[in-house]
Amino acid sequence: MTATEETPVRRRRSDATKAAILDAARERFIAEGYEGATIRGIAADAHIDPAMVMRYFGSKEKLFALAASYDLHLPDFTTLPRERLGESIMRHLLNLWESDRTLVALLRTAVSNEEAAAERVREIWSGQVLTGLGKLFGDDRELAARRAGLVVTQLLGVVLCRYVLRLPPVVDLEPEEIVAWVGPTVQRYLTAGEP
Amino acid sequence: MTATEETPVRRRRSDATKAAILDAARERFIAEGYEGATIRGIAADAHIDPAMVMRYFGSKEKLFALAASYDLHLPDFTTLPRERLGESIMRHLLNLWESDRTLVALLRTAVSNEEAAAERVREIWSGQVLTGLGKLFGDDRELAARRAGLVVTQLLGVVLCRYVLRLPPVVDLEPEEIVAWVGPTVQRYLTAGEP
DNA sequence: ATCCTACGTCAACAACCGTTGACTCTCGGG
DNA sequence: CCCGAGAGTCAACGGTTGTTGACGTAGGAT
Repeated sequence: MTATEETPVRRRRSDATKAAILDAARERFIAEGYEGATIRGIAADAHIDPAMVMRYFGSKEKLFALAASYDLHLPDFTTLPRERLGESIMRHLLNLWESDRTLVALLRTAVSNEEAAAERVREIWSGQVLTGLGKLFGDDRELAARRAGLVVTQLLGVVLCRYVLRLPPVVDLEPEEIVAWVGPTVQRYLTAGEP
Repeated sequence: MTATEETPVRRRRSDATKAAILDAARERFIAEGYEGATIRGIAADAHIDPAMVMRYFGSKEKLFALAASYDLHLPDFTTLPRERLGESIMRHLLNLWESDRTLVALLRTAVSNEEAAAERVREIWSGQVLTGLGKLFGDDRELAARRAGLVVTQLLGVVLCRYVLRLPPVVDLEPEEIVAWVGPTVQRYLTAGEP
Protein backbone atom coordinates (compact mmCIF):
# COMPACT_ATOMS: atom_id res chain seq x y z
CA MET A 1 0.00 0.00 0.00
CA THR A 2 2.99 2.36 0.48
CA ALA A 3 0.91 4.93 2.27
CA THR A 4 2.57 8.37 1.77
CA GLU A 5 -0.24 10.08 3.62
CA GLU A 6 -2.89 8.42 1.41
CA THR A 7 -4.58 11.71 0.53
CA PRO A 8 -7.07 11.06 -2.30
CA VAL A 9 -6.16 14.35 -4.00
CA ARG A 10 -2.42 14.66 -4.19
CA ARG A 11 -0.91 17.59 -6.05
CA ARG A 12 1.45 16.18 -8.59
CA ARG A 13 4.15 18.27 -10.14
CA SER A 14 2.97 17.21 -13.58
CA ASP A 15 -0.45 18.78 -13.21
CA ALA A 16 0.83 22.13 -14.44
CA THR A 17 2.42 20.49 -17.46
CA LYS A 18 -0.72 18.58 -18.26
CA ALA A 19 -2.74 21.77 -18.10
CA ALA A 20 -0.25 23.58 -20.31
CA ILE A 21 -0.46 20.80 -22.88
CA LEU A 22 -4.24 20.89 -22.81
CA ASP A 23 -4.31 24.64 -23.27
CA ALA A 24 -1.88 24.48 -26.16
CA ALA A 25 -3.83 21.61 -27.69
CA ARG A 26 -7.09 23.58 -27.54
CA GLU A 27 -5.50 26.55 -29.30
CA ARG A 28 -3.88 24.43 -31.98
CA PHE A 29 -6.99 22.36 -32.64
CA ILE A 30 -9.02 25.57 -32.88
CA ALA A 31 -6.54 27.17 -35.25
CA GLU A 32 -5.70 24.23 -37.48
CA GLY A 33 -8.25 21.47 -36.97
CA TYR A 34 -7.51 17.90 -36.05
CA GLU A 35 -5.38 16.86 -39.01
CA GLY A 36 -3.60 20.17 -39.23
CA ALA A 37 -2.58 20.39 -35.60
CA THR A 38 0.53 18.37 -34.75
CA ILE A 39 1.75 16.83 -31.54
CA ARG A 40 5.08 18.49 -32.15
CA GLY A 41 3.50 21.90 -32.51
CA ILE A 42 1.39 21.49 -29.40
CA ALA A 43 4.44 20.33 -27.46
CA ALA A 44 6.44 23.33 -28.66
CA ASP A 45 3.71 25.71 -27.48
CA ALA A 46 3.74 24.05 -24.08
CA HIS A 47 7.56 24.22 -23.98
CA ILE A 48 7.79 20.51 -23.56
CA ASP A 49 8.94 17.41 -25.43
CA PRO A 50 6.46 15.73 -27.80
CA ALA A 51 6.99 12.50 -25.90
CA MET A 52 5.39 14.07 -22.83
CA VAL A 53 2.16 14.50 -24.72
CA MET A 54 2.12 10.81 -25.47
CA ARG A 55 3.04 9.90 -21.92
CA TYR A 56 0.20 11.89 -20.38
CA PHE A 57 -2.53 11.48 -22.97
CA GLY A 58 -1.70 8.24 -24.74
CA SER A 59 -2.46 9.34 -28.28
CA LYS A 60 -3.43 12.32 -30.37
CA GLU A 61 -7.01 11.13 -30.53
CA LYS A 62 -7.31 10.84 -26.76
CA LEU A 63 -5.77 14.27 -26.36
CA PHE A 64 -8.34 15.70 -28.71
CA ALA A 65 -11.14 13.97 -26.88
CA LEU A 66 -10.12 15.71 -23.68
CA ALA A 67 -9.33 19.05 -25.28
CA ALA A 68 -12.64 19.16 -27.11
CA SER A 69 -14.96 18.00 -24.39
CA TYR A 70 -17.50 20.66 -23.98
CA ASP A 71 -20.47 21.75 -21.97
CA LEU A 72 -22.88 24.15 -23.62
CA HIS A 73 -24.18 25.20 -20.19
CA LEU A 74 -27.67 25.33 -21.57
CA PRO A 75 -30.16 26.95 -19.21
CA ASP A 76 -33.20 25.05 -18.03
CA PHE A 77 -35.62 25.73 -20.82
CA THR A 78 -38.68 25.13 -18.70
CA THR A 79 -37.91 28.21 -16.60
CA LEU A 80 -37.75 30.53 -19.60
CA PRO A 81 -40.82 32.38 -20.84
CA ARG A 82 -42.13 30.12 -23.56
CA GLU A 83 -42.74 32.88 -26.10
CA ARG A 84 -39.14 34.15 -25.91
CA LEU A 85 -37.40 30.79 -26.05
CA GLY A 86 -35.80 31.24 -29.45
CA GLU A 87 -34.46 34.65 -28.57
CA SER A 88 -33.06 33.41 -25.24
CA ILE A 89 -31.31 30.38 -26.71
CA MET A 90 -29.84 32.34 -29.58
CA ARG A 91 -28.50 35.03 -27.26
CA HIS A 92 -27.11 32.51 -24.79
CA LEU A 93 -25.19 30.56 -27.42
CA LEU A 94 -23.98 33.66 -29.22
CA ASN A 95 -22.44 34.94 -26.00
CA LEU A 96 -20.76 31.61 -25.56
CA TRP A 97 -19.29 31.47 -29.06
CA GLU A 98 -18.09 35.04 -29.07
CA SER A 99 -15.87 34.38 -26.07
CA ASP A 100 -14.94 30.72 -26.44
CA ARG A 101 -13.93 29.18 -29.70
CA THR A 102 -13.73 25.58 -28.54
CA LEU A 103 -16.93 24.76 -30.33
CA VAL A 104 -15.50 26.11 -33.54
CA ALA A 105 -12.58 23.73 -33.18
CA LEU A 106 -14.96 20.86 -32.68
CA LEU A 107 -16.89 21.77 -35.77
CA ARG A 108 -13.73 22.12 -37.82
CA THR A 109 -12.53 18.75 -36.75
CA ALA A 110 -15.89 17.08 -37.18
CA VAL A 111 -15.98 18.27 -40.76
CA SER A 112 -12.42 17.38 -41.68
CA ASN A 113 -11.89 14.24 -39.61
CA GLU A 114 -15.07 12.39 -40.48
CA GLU A 115 -16.16 9.94 -37.82
CA ALA A 116 -13.73 10.69 -35.00
CA ALA A 117 -15.18 14.02 -33.96
CA ALA A 118 -18.45 13.97 -35.87
CA GLU A 119 -19.63 11.49 -33.28
CA ARG A 120 -18.64 13.95 -30.57
CA VAL A 121 -20.63 16.76 -32.15
CA ARG A 122 -23.58 14.41 -32.40
CA GLU A 123 -23.19 13.69 -28.70
CA ILE A 124 -23.19 17.35 -27.77
CA TRP A 125 -26.08 18.39 -29.93
CA SER A 126 -28.20 15.30 -29.85
CA GLY A 127 -27.32 14.90 -26.19
CA GLN A 128 -27.26 18.30 -24.55
CA VAL A 129 -29.59 20.14 -26.88
CA LEU A 130 -32.00 17.27 -27.41
CA THR A 131 -32.36 16.33 -23.77
CA GLY A 132 -32.59 20.00 -22.84
CA LEU A 133 -35.41 20.57 -25.28
CA GLY A 134 -36.97 17.23 -24.50
CA LYS A 135 -38.47 18.62 -21.32
CA LEU A 136 -40.47 21.07 -23.38
CA PHE A 137 -42.27 18.40 -25.32
CA GLY A 138 -43.04 16.03 -22.52
CA ASP A 139 -42.98 12.45 -23.70
CA ASP A 140 -43.13 12.91 -27.46
CA ARG A 141 -39.54 12.07 -28.29
CA GLU A 142 -40.13 11.94 -32.03
CA LEU A 143 -41.43 15.46 -32.05
CA ALA A 144 -38.65 16.74 -29.82
CA ALA A 145 -35.98 15.19 -32.03
CA ARG A 146 -37.42 16.66 -35.19
CA ARG A 147 -37.73 20.16 -33.80
CA ALA A 148 -34.36 20.06 -32.09
CA GLY A 149 -32.82 18.94 -35.36
CA LEU A 150 -34.25 21.93 -37.17
CA VAL A 151 -33.02 24.25 -34.44
CA VAL A 152 -29.54 22.78 -34.61
CA THR A 153 -29.61 23.25 -38.37
CA GLN A 154 -30.03 26.99 -37.94
CA LEU A 155 -27.69 27.38 -34.99
CA LEU A 156 -24.78 25.47 -36.49
CA GLY A 157 -25.34 27.30 -39.75
CA VAL A 158 -24.63 30.54 -37.94
CA VAL A 159 -21.50 29.12 -36.33
CA LEU A 160 -20.26 27.79 -39.66
CA CYS A 161 -20.80 30.97 -41.64
CA ARG A 162 -19.72 33.41 -38.95
CA TYR A 163 -16.79 31.72 -37.24
CA VAL A 164 -15.48 29.10 -39.65
CA LEU A 165 -16.09 30.33 -43.18
CA ARG A 166 -16.13 33.98 -42.10
CA LEU A 167 -18.58 35.03 -44.77
CA PRO A 168 -18.42 38.83 -44.73
CA PRO A 169 -22.15 39.61 -44.55
CA VAL A 170 -22.56 37.26 -41.61
CA VAL A 171 -19.44 38.45 -39.81
CA ASP A 172 -20.61 42.05 -40.12
CA LEU A 173 -23.85 41.41 -38.25
CA GLU A 174 -24.01 42.61 -34.66
CA PRO A 175 -24.82 39.89 -32.12
CA GLU A 176 -28.13 41.53 -31.27
CA GLU A 177 -28.98 41.73 -34.95
CA ILE A 178 -28.50 37.99 -35.20
CA VAL A 179 -30.67 37.47 -32.15
CA ALA A 180 -33.38 39.63 -33.66
CA TRP A 181 -33.30 37.87 -37.03
CA VAL A 182 -32.53 34.28 -36.13
CA GLY A 183 -34.26 34.10 -32.75
CA PRO A 184 -37.72 34.03 -34.31
CA THR A 185 -36.62 31.18 -36.56
CA VAL A 186 -35.59 29.11 -33.58
CA GLN A 187 -38.81 30.10 -31.85
CA ARG A 188 -40.86 28.91 -34.82
CA TYR A 189 -39.06 25.57 -35.03
CA LEU A 190 -39.78 25.04 -31.35
CA THR A 191 -43.32 26.21 -30.91
CA ALA A 192 -45.07 26.61 -34.27
CA GLY A 193 -47.59 24.02 -35.43
CA GLU A 194 -46.69 21.49 -38.09
CA PRO A 195 -46.55 23.20 -41.48
CA MET B 1 4.32 24.66 -87.08
CA THR B 2 4.52 20.84 -87.51
CA ALA B 3 1.05 20.61 -88.97
CA THR B 4 -0.33 17.09 -88.36
CA GLU B 5 -3.70 18.14 -89.76
CA GLU B 6 -3.96 21.16 -87.37
CA THR B 7 -7.42 20.25 -86.11
CA PRO B 8 -8.20 22.46 -83.10
CA VAL B 9 -9.88 19.59 -81.25
CA ARG B 10 -7.70 16.54 -81.40
CA ARG B 11 -8.70 13.47 -79.42
CA ARG B 12 -5.72 12.51 -77.34
CA ARG B 13 -5.40 9.08 -75.87
CA SER B 14 -4.83 10.63 -72.47
CA ASP B 15 -8.21 12.35 -72.32
CA ALA B 16 -9.85 9.26 -70.87
CA THR B 17 -7.17 8.99 -68.21
CA LYS B 18 -7.50 12.63 -67.30
CA ALA B 19 -11.24 12.22 -66.90
CA ALA B 20 -10.76 9.11 -64.77
CA ILE B 21 -8.37 10.98 -62.51
CA LEU B 22 -10.80 13.86 -62.13
CA ASP B 23 -13.67 11.52 -61.29
CA ALA B 24 -11.58 9.70 -58.72
CA ALA B 25 -10.36 12.99 -57.30
CA ARG B 26 -13.91 14.27 -56.85
CA GLU B 27 -14.93 11.15 -54.98
CA ARG B 28 -11.87 11.17 -52.76
CA PHE B 29 -12.13 14.86 -51.95
CA ILE B 30 -15.80 14.39 -51.11
CA ALA B 31 -15.11 11.39 -48.92
CA GLU B 32 -11.99 12.56 -47.12
CA GLY B 33 -11.54 16.30 -47.60
CA TYR B 34 -8.48 18.02 -49.01
CA GLU B 35 -5.90 16.95 -46.44
CA GLY B 36 -7.30 13.46 -46.09
CA ALA B 37 -7.42 12.63 -49.78
CA THR B 38 -4.08 11.51 -51.20
CA ILE B 39 -2.61 11.58 -54.67
CA ARG B 40 -1.71 7.95 -54.24
CA GLY B 41 -5.27 7.02 -53.36
CA ILE B 42 -6.73 8.97 -56.24
CA ALA B 43 -4.25 7.37 -58.63
CA ALA B 44 -5.13 3.90 -57.33
CA ASP B 45 -8.85 4.54 -57.94
CA ALA B 46 -8.05 5.63 -61.49
CA HIS B 47 -5.83 2.56 -61.97
CA ILE B 48 -2.74 4.54 -62.90
CA ASP B 49 0.52 5.70 -61.37
CA PRO B 50 0.59 8.67 -58.98
CA ALA B 51 3.11 10.32 -61.26
CA MET B 52 0.45 10.62 -63.95
CA VAL B 53 -1.60 12.85 -61.69
CA MET B 54 1.33 15.18 -61.33
CA ARG B 55 2.06 15.10 -65.04
CA TYR B 56 -1.47 16.09 -66.03
CA PHE B 57 -2.46 18.42 -63.21
CA GLY B 58 0.82 19.78 -61.88
CA SER B 59 0.04 19.62 -58.18
CA LYS B 60 -2.54 18.48 -55.69
CA GLU B 61 -3.86 22.00 -55.26
CA LYS B 62 -4.38 22.50 -58.99
CA LEU B 63 -6.13 19.16 -59.19
CA PHE B 64 -8.48 20.21 -56.42
CA ALA B 65 -9.18 23.52 -58.07
CA LEU B 66 -10.42 21.69 -61.16
CA ALA B 67 -12.25 18.97 -59.28
CA ALA B 68 -14.10 21.38 -57.02
CA SER B 69 -15.26 23.99 -59.46
CA TYR B 70 -18.95 24.27 -59.07
CA ASP B 71 -22.04 25.95 -60.40
CA LEU B 72 -25.15 26.10 -58.22
CA HIS B 73 -27.35 26.56 -61.32
CA LEU B 74 -29.49 28.99 -59.42
CA PRO B 75 -32.70 29.91 -61.22
CA ASP B 76 -33.52 33.50 -62.05
CA PHE B 77 -35.17 34.65 -58.85
CA THR B 78 -37.06 37.44 -60.52
CA THR B 79 -39.16 34.94 -62.49
CA LEU B 80 -40.32 33.09 -59.38
CA PRO B 81 -43.50 34.04 -57.55
CA ARG B 82 -42.30 36.37 -54.84
CA GLU B 83 -44.32 34.81 -52.07
CA ARG B 84 -42.95 31.32 -52.70
CA LEU B 85 -39.28 32.27 -53.08
CA GLY B 86 -38.04 30.53 -49.95
CA GLU B 87 -39.82 27.33 -50.79
CA SER B 88 -38.50 27.36 -54.37
CA ILE B 89 -34.90 27.99 -53.43
CA MET B 90 -34.92 25.38 -50.70
CA ARG B 91 -36.41 22.75 -52.99
CA HIS B 92 -34.02 23.59 -55.81
CA LEU B 93 -30.91 23.30 -53.68
CA LEU B 94 -32.13 20.20 -51.89
CA ASN B 95 -32.58 18.44 -55.21
CA LEU B 96 -29.07 19.46 -56.14
CA TRP B 97 -27.47 18.24 -52.94
CA GLU B 98 -29.29 14.93 -52.84
CA SER B 99 -27.82 13.93 -56.18
CA ASP B 100 -24.46 15.70 -56.23
CA ARG B 101 -22.14 15.78 -53.28
CA THR B 102 -19.54 18.10 -54.75
CA LEU B 103 -20.68 20.92 -52.52
CA VAL B 104 -20.13 18.75 -49.49
CA ALA B 105 -16.56 18.22 -50.62
CA LEU B 106 -16.12 21.95 -50.98
CA LEU B 107 -17.44 22.54 -47.51
CA ARG B 108 -15.19 19.86 -46.04
CA THR B 109 -12.18 21.31 -47.75
CA ALA B 110 -13.04 24.86 -46.88
CA VAL B 111 -12.96 23.91 -43.24
CA SER B 112 -9.85 21.76 -43.23
CA ASN B 113 -7.74 23.66 -45.73
CA GLU B 114 -8.31 27.08 -44.22
CA GLU B 115 -7.78 29.87 -46.73
CA ALA B 116 -7.25 27.85 -49.89
CA ALA B 117 -10.81 26.70 -50.37
CA ALA B 118 -12.63 28.88 -47.87
CA GLU B 119 -12.14 31.64 -50.41
CA ARG B 120 -13.76 29.39 -52.99
CA VAL B 121 -16.84 28.85 -50.84
CA ARG B 122 -17.03 32.60 -50.28
CA GLU B 123 -16.90 33.07 -54.05
CA ILE B 124 -19.74 30.65 -54.65
CA TRP B 125 -22.02 31.95 -51.94
CA SER B 126 -21.16 35.59 -51.94
CA GLY B 127 -20.90 35.48 -55.70
CA GLN B 128 -23.61 33.25 -57.09
CA VAL B 129 -26.12 33.59 -54.26
CA LEU B 130 -25.52 37.26 -53.62
CA THR B 131 -25.68 38.39 -57.23
CA GLY B 132 -28.66 36.15 -57.80
CA LEU B 133 -30.54 37.68 -54.90
CA GLY B 134 -29.24 41.14 -55.67
CA LYS B 135 -31.76 41.52 -58.46
CA LEU B 136 -34.55 41.21 -55.92
CA PHE B 137 -33.44 44.20 -53.91
CA GLY B 138 -32.64 46.55 -56.71
CA ASP B 139 -29.81 48.85 -55.81
CA ASP B 140 -29.61 48.38 -52.04
CA ARG B 141 -26.50 46.23 -51.88
CA GLU B 142 -26.20 46.49 -48.11
CA LEU B 143 -29.66 45.09 -47.63
CA ALA B 144 -29.13 42.34 -50.19
CA ALA B 145 -25.90 41.23 -48.55
CA ARG B 146 -27.40 41.10 -45.08
CA ARG B 147 -30.43 39.09 -46.16
CA ALA B 148 -28.43 36.78 -48.39
CA GLY B 149 -26.07 36.17 -45.50
CA LEU B 150 -28.92 35.10 -43.27
CA VAL B 151 -30.25 32.83 -46.00
CA VAL B 152 -26.87 31.21 -46.48
CA THR B 153 -26.68 30.71 -42.73
CA GLN B 154 -29.79 28.55 -42.81
CA LEU B 155 -29.00 26.75 -46.07
CA LEU B 156 -25.45 25.79 -45.19
CA GLY B 157 -26.68 24.74 -41.76
CA VAL B 158 -28.90 22.18 -43.44
CA VAL B 159 -26.02 20.95 -45.60
CA LEU B 160 -23.76 20.69 -42.58
CA CYS B 161 -26.17 18.81 -40.35
CA ARG B 162 -27.66 16.55 -43.01
CA TYR B 163 -24.75 15.65 -45.25
CA VAL B 164 -21.59 16.27 -43.26
CA LEU B 165 -22.36 15.65 -39.60
CA ARG B 166 -25.26 13.32 -40.40
CA LEU B 167 -27.24 14.26 -37.32
CA PRO B 168 -29.92 11.57 -37.14
CA PRO B 169 -32.98 13.82 -36.66
CA VAL B 170 -31.96 15.90 -39.67
CA VAL B 171 -31.08 12.92 -41.85
CA ASP B 172 -34.45 11.34 -41.11
CA LEU B 173 -36.39 14.31 -42.47
CA GLU B 174 -37.96 13.86 -45.89
CA PRO B 175 -36.85 16.47 -48.46
CA GLU B 176 -40.36 17.89 -48.67
CA GLU B 177 -40.50 18.13 -44.89
CA ILE B 178 -37.37 20.24 -44.98
CA VAL B 179 -38.87 22.42 -47.67
CA ALA B 180 -42.02 22.87 -45.60
CA TRP B 181 -40.14 23.76 -42.42
CA VAL B 182 -37.10 25.65 -43.68
CA GLY B 183 -38.64 27.26 -46.76
CA PRO B 184 -40.59 29.78 -44.66
CA THR B 185 -37.41 30.70 -42.82
CA VAL B 186 -35.67 31.53 -46.08
CA GLN B 187 -38.78 33.37 -47.19
CA ARG B 188 -38.79 35.48 -44.05
CA TYR B 189 -35.10 36.37 -44.35
CA LEU B 190 -35.75 37.52 -47.91
CA THR B 191 -39.01 39.38 -47.70
CA ALA B 192 -39.92 40.18 -44.09
CA GLY B 193 -39.46 43.69 -42.72
CA GLU B 194 -36.59 44.52 -40.42
CA PRO B 195 -37.26 43.04 -36.98
C1' DA C 1 22.56 11.12 2.69
C1' DT C 2 20.09 7.87 0.00
C1' DC C 3 17.07 5.72 -2.72
C1' DC C 4 12.91 5.30 -5.47
C1' DT C 5 9.57 7.34 -8.09
C1' DA C 6 7.91 10.42 -11.23
C1' DC C 7 9.34 14.01 -14.56
C1' DG C 8 11.47 15.14 -18.58
C1' DT C 9 14.75 14.66 -22.82
C1' DC C 10 16.72 12.61 -26.87
C1' DA C 11 17.10 10.06 -30.86
C1' DA C 12 15.13 7.09 -33.64
C1' DC C 13 11.50 4.25 -35.83
C1' DA C 14 8.11 3.11 -39.40
C1' DA C 15 4.72 4.95 -42.13
C1' DC C 16 3.06 8.10 -45.20
C1' DC C 17 2.99 12.30 -47.83
C1' DG C 18 3.77 15.20 -52.48
C1' DT C 19 6.88 15.39 -55.92
C1' DT C 20 10.64 14.29 -59.30
C1' DG C 21 13.51 12.25 -62.89
C1' DA C 22 14.83 8.43 -65.48
C1' DC C 23 13.13 4.60 -67.54
C1' DT C 24 10.07 1.47 -70.74
C1' DC C 25 6.31 0.66 -73.75
C1' DT C 26 3.06 1.76 -77.42
C1' DC C 27 1.60 3.70 -81.63
C1' DG C 28 0.80 6.31 -85.62
C1' DG C 29 2.96 9.04 -89.38
C1' DG C 30 6.99 9.39 -92.68
C1' DC D 1 10.38 -0.40 -91.54
C1' DC D 2 11.76 3.24 -88.66
C1' DC D 3 11.49 6.49 -85.18
C1' DG D 4 10.11 9.97 -82.37
C1' DA D 5 6.69 11.63 -79.33
C1' DG D 6 3.38 10.76 -76.09
C1' DA D 7 1.48 7.40 -72.40
C1' DG D 8 2.55 5.10 -68.53
C1' DT D 9 5.72 2.84 -64.86
C1' DC D 10 9.19 2.57 -61.26
C1' DA D 11 12.03 3.77 -57.64
C1' DA D 12 13.54 7.09 -55.01
C1' DC D 13 14.04 11.86 -52.75
C1' DG D 14 13.25 14.86 -48.75
C1' DG D 15 10.07 16.00 -45.44
C1' DT D 16 6.67 15.37 -41.79
C1' DT D 17 3.83 12.70 -38.94
C1' DG D 18 2.48 9.82 -34.56
C1' DT D 19 4.66 6.95 -31.59
C1' DT D 20 8.22 4.41 -28.84
C1' DG D 21 11.92 3.04 -25.74
C1' DA D 22 16.20 4.03 -23.65
C1' DC D 23 18.35 7.40 -21.11
C1' DG D 24 19.19 11.09 -17.71
C1' DT D 25 17.48 13.97 -13.61
C1' DA D 26 15.27 16.28 -9.80
C1' DG D 27 12.78 15.83 -5.27
C1' DG D 28 10.61 14.21 -1.46
C1' DA D 29 10.12 10.45 1.99
C1' DT D 30 12.87 7.60 4.83
